[in-house]
Amino acid sequence: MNTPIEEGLSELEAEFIELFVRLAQLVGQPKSIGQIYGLTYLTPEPLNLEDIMHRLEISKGSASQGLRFLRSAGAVRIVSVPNRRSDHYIAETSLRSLVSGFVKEQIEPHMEHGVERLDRLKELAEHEDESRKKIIQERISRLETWHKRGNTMIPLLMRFLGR
Amino acid sequence: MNTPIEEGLSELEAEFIELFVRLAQLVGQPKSIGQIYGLTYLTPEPLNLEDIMHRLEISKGSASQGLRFLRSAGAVRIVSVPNRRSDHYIAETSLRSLVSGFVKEQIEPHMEHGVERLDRLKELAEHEDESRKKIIQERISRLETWHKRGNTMIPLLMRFLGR
DNA sequence: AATAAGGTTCATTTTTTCTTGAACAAAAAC
DNA sequence: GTTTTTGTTCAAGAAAAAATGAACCTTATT
Repeated sequence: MNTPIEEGLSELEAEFIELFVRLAQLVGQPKSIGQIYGLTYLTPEPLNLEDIMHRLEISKGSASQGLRFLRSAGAVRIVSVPNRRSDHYIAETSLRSLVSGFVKEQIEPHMEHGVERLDRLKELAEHEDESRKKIIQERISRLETWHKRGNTMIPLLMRFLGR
Repeated sequence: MNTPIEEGLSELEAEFIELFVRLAQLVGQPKSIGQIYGLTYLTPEPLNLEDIMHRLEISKGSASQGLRFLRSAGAVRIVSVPNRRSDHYIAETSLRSLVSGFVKEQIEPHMEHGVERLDRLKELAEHEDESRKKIIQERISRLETWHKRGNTMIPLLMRFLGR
C-alpha cells in the first residue's frame, strides 16, 4: 500500500475534465480518453492506473485502453516513481505534441490510404462511357488537389505550432 | 413525372461515394452525410431529394436531414431547374467552402464556448488552497495559450486555402 | 515454486448515435 | 376548397461505439 489518492473530484477538477472531454469528442475520441488526459493534465503528481480508475470511477479496462491510446499518441508519458512498481503517467502538455500525435495516428493513415483509393478511381474511370469520362476525370482530379493541399498543410501547421 | 434517374450505383460511383463516407467519418459526421455529398459531387446534373433517396437507398428523413446539414455548412447549393418544382442540389466542390463551412459550424461554436469555460475555471481556481492555486493557475493559462493558438490558426488555414 | 501485483484482452452489456417511416405542414395545381 | 406534390419533424427501432469486468498473462516478491 502507498499514499492514497483522494477519491471523487472537486468542482474545479470536474469542470476542468469536462472541458477535455469536449475536446476529445471534437476530435472524435471517446469520453474516457478526454477524462484520463484531463486528469493527468491538471494533476501535478504522476498517476498510475489505479489512481485513474478510482478518481474517475471508470473501469480498469477503460483506463488501460485509454492510457494505451494516449501513450501511442504521445499525449502522456510514463515516468518512474521511486518505490512504486506500477507505471505512472504524466501529461504531455505542449499543444504541438498533441497535434503531432493526433496527425500521426489519425490523419496520416487516411492520407496514405487516400492515394490508393484515388488510383483505383482513376482506373475505374477509364472504363467509363466516353460521354461521362471527361467530367468524371475532372472530378477526380479535383479530389487529388484536395489531397495534395492536405498534405502540404500538415507541415505548415506543425511549423506554426513551433518546435 | 420527369426524366427518371438510374437506380443503383455503378462500381465507380460506389467507390467514389465510399471515399466521401470515410471523409465524413473522419470529421465526425454520419455516413449518410458523406453519401449524399459524394453523390452530388460526382453527378454533373442537379439532384433532388427523391433522386438522392432512390440512388443511395436511404430514407426520406435521412436525405432531408442530410441535405439540411450540407446546405447549412455550405457544402451543397440549391439550383433551380426549369419545369421542376422540387429543390435541386449541386455540390460546392471547392475545398475552401467545405472547410470554411465546417469551421463555422463545428469549430467556432466550441471556440466561443471555450472562453466562458476558461473564465469559469479561473473563477474556481481562486477558491483553491494556496498550495495548489499556483500550479492550477499555471495549467489554466497553458490552456488559454492553446485556445489563442487555435484562434489565430483558423485565418491562416483559410488564407492557405485561397480566396 | 507459489503467491501477489500490475496490466492487458476481449466477450458481453450499456450507452450513444443514426436511420427509418409515418404523421404533419406548406405550397402549388386542379 | 380539395387534391397533389414536396419537404420537415420526431418517436421508435436499428446499428455502432464505448465501457465493463472477469479471465488471463507477465513479472516481481517471498
